[in-house]
Amino acid sequence: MTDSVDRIIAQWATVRPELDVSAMGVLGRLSRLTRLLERAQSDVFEAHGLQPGEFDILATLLRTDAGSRGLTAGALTDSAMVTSGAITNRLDRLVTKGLISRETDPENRRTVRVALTPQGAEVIEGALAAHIENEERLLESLGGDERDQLATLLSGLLSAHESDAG
Amino acid sequence: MTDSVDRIIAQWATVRPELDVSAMGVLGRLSRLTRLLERAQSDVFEAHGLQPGEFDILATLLRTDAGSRGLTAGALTDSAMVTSGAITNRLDRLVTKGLISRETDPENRRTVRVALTPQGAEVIEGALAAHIENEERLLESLGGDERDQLATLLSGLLSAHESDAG
DNA sequence: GTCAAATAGTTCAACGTTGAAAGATCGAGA
DNA sequence: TCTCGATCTTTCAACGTTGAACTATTTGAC
Repeated sequence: MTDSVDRIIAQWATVRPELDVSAMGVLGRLSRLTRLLERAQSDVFEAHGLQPGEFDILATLLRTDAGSRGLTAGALTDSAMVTSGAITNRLDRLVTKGLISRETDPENRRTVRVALTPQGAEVIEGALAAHIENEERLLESLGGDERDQLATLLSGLLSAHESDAG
Repeated sequence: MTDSVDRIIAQWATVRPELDVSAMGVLGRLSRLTRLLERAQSDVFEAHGLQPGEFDILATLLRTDAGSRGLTAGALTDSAMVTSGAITNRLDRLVTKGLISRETDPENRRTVRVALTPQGAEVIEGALAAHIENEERLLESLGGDERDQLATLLSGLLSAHESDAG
């Protein structure tokens, strides 16, 4: 089986045989695969009226807001890998949609506490179920062992890069 | 070694133990890893005065424009995984920078032929060398066997998804 | 108790991409 | 030759993110 990255590497071998482009075998595939897979995931979010970033916020709240005290915007920024400005933007949209509440914390009025509304909880439960189903479908070409191997290898690489900067 | 995706999966296990979120072990890591790695790659492009999309165009020209007849904008669109509008935009910037030429093809005046200028060739040669070095560095935590395994597993998944839609 | 530094969140212009519409050209069939 | 559909590229408004500046609040040192 051959993919687009095989072709790209073969082209480099023809034009610049002296270069060692083997790292592209990993990095090029990561990049292209992620683009394809994220698009496929967006379709599911969209079907539930959400953008990827909005899903991310709601899922984080569902996952981590055990006591329903709400999460701060800063906590959401940390877990989302985007800037604080992007989080403000996402929160604005989710408030407008009625899916989250946002209130300044009386104990520390610099911070804001964000929580799911009942409607938000309902939306994320449905979207999450569909998302998980879709994720299974996107990986259906892999055998169980392959999935585990892939997860393990990716974890090693991710750990190495996360320890660089948090 | 534990990474951010381990923590996310553990949170789901606590809050929604009935859900099988194991696919996130692959998909969550792909997404986060790609974001980290693409940022690290951007730094190198920026050091050479290029944006990632611009580097992509120049590298594609260097790799595939063997006879220097130029590539059409459509060919660049196909290989770049972005819309034609985005390609037009990138080409505009590269023309302004003097790194490519863009001329309508006299044999088919609907199409446009894009080629590296001497200056563009010089820039991409330098940027490419630095990029390849950087790619090696980004993968240095992997052993040779691991790299090969990872490339093979990613290739299988990528092939499956590319055959869906080109 | 004051005040400077640190922390938290928001604002805003700039940027690249998308998606759809429009413009230009070509090709094939009548 | 004409014409209609297909092909190729550009245009443009909308969108989400970035990065930096800014406001508000809290903390800690003196």
